[in-house]
Amino acid sequence: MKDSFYDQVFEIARLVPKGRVTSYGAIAKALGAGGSARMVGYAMSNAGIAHPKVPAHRVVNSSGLLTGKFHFSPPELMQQLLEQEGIVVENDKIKNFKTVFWNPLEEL
DNA sequence: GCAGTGACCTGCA
DNA sequence: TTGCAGGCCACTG
Repeated sequence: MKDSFYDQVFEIARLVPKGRVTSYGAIAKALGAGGSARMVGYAMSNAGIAHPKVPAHRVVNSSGLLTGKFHFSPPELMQQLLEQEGIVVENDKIKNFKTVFWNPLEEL
């Protein structure tokens, strides 16, 4: 399962610097998937069993909303990790999302 | 091999 | 401006 689409998504997610976040659509475009952002989210479902572990908490939707926070255990862990990295989270969504947003296309 | 599912995004009313 | 619906691709049963 190393050359799978999952590994590609994990690779981008792991490239996200500390204190920064990215969106599913951005990763999808970085992989050339385009509008297949759903696949990115689906791949993240395996982030919990991925090794090394993937900072899925740095990946949010295009609105900066922590949509996948309920997939964490506990769900509040996602916000905790984001705040721990200096990211401001308000109402399960990133406050200065555009400020902490990290574009993989610019790094790649 | 077929069908369903999924942590989304974009467009239109 | 807000809300709803459709579409996209890959993996599992």
